[in-house]
Amino acid sequence: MGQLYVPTLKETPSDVETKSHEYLLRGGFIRKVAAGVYTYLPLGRRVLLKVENIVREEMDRIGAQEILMPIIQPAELWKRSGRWDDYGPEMMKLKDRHGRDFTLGPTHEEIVTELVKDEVKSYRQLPLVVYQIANKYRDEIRPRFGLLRAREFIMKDAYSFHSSWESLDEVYELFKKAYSKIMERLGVKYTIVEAESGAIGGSVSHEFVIPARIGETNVLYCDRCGYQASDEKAEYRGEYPATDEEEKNLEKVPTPGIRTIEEVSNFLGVPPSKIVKSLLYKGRDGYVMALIRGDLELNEAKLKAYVKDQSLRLATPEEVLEDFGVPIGFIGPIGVDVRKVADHSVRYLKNFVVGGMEEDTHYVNANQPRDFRVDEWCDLRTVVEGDPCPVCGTPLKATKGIELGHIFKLGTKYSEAMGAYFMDEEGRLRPFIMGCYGWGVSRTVAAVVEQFHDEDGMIWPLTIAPYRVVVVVVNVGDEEQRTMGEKIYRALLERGEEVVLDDREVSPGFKFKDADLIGFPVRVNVGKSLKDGFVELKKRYSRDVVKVSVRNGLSEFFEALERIKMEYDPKEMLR
RNA sequence: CGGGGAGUAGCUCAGGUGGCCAGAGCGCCAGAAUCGGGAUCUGGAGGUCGCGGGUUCAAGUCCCGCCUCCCCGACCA
Repeated sequence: MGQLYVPTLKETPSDVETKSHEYLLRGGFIRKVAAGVYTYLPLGRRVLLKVENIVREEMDRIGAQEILMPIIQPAELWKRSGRWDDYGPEMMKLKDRHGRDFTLGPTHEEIVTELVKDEVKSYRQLPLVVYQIANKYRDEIRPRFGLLRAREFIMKDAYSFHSSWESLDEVYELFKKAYSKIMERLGVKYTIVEAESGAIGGSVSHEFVIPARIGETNVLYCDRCGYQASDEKAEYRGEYPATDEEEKNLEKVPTPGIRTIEEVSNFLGVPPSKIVKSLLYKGRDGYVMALIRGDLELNEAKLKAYVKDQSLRLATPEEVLEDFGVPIGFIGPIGVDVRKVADHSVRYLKNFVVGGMEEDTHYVNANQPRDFRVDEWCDLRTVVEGDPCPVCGTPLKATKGIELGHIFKLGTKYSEAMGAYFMDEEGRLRPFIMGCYGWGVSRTVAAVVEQFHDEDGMIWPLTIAPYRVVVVVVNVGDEEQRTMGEKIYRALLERGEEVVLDDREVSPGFKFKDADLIGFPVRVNVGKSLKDGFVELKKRYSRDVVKVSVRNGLSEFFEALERIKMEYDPKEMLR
């Protein structure tokens, strides 16, 4: 271990926020180069490679074929798919010496579609599934939490091409199984949730999430029927009963300086549930007004998905003032000529309050369709803990998690945009039906630490531990200990074990602390009990020490080690 | 991008009202003694005080500009 490049840190760097970040840094696995950009040191690299290999094996097993696509991608392809603007600010863009635009690939749908388009011409060649494990670049608004949200990261991305939806469904299921298998091999606790497809596009989507306090995916789940969905996707299917309240006369009232729902509610003495929130969004095709009951939260992801425009964003106060002549806070649906999309919660509301479309005024007793027309009705409501499960009606529960895998049924979005067609049985040209499947490889490293650690450091599962065994020579001044340590080390190496020998001339405590921080699953202490012919074996997460005799050779030791490895399961410590 | 904070030794940080203030602990190097939970002692190396400009006899310290990093909000593997 003296030779190993593992610069461990006793003190916590000041800018870490999460345990995985702290321990990976302190344990000498990674070092930061810039915000969201890291170097992997030998231990980090080893873990990364192990995760990669698990993912690779499971991909190969379902017939996906590994390829490698370029990181640098010409803008032209992205303009053709329409995502140069949609993905826009998140892309790391650059120009070559001739001034041509390029991007460091945030994902590879464009490249792969372009590739297959030129090579695959017949339904006979389908389905085709390819994948790669490569660096991805996303200029995140705010990189955070070390490897969990980096700007340069390693992802496995797979793409499938089909001649029929049935074939896509089959492959989609294969990926679902493969991803579950990866989770199982990592030995982590995980859940599969229904998800929104976001900027990738497409219809059906699932996320593979591991629960964690610092997770950024909010998961809603039902104890009773097993429904699980991300908060971006979770549907609201509750009832909005009609009332027999009579429609009163529309009235414009002065509301000086009263802008927020809360202020309006207090000022007019009306509950938030009788106010309709009007939000102006700006997208590719101009303005969209979204309407929802005042006591509910609008789910932007649902709105984007509904209008099929990922570039949609809330209009700025300046834009609203300029284009509508009204400060935000007073905008409303009456007398405004924009596309209006309303949440179902607005449907049977009677005599509600909306903005007056004039500074310092609101309308009271508004009613639709009498006073304004809603163009489309849909579900825009953010589902929260306690809302009814859309499947069985039981109140939902909420938790947070880290998204490791995300699979999508894309359909023909990219193939149509990129003009990628094949010829079917009847000799007709048809666009490929596609699926895409991502797995955050570098994020997995951090997520596993997030799930398995204690106050002393990381606790690696055997499957991805940088080394499985550390042999600690407690007192290197003791000739006998040193000799036995080396003997055991060499014997383990010969048996193909991934092992390191810690014979550094530092105090025993120092070596124990390092071993715990790094999280070797099994520690072998060659210490004072060697006098009586024993060495000790210890699982990282357990206090128990097993003494085995090495007086008559190492066979007893090997047996004990195998037994410990069989039993080893960091999930034991999760309770 | 908006709001808040920070850049001084490899790491964690002190000094900040201008001048005998270039500092501590840890780490590193040499040595001593020691060896079951980051021990101890002695000696030593190590800094463009983020960068650029300005004010001043004198600037980590005051002023201006810039850069980087971190935290809180909208994005995603």
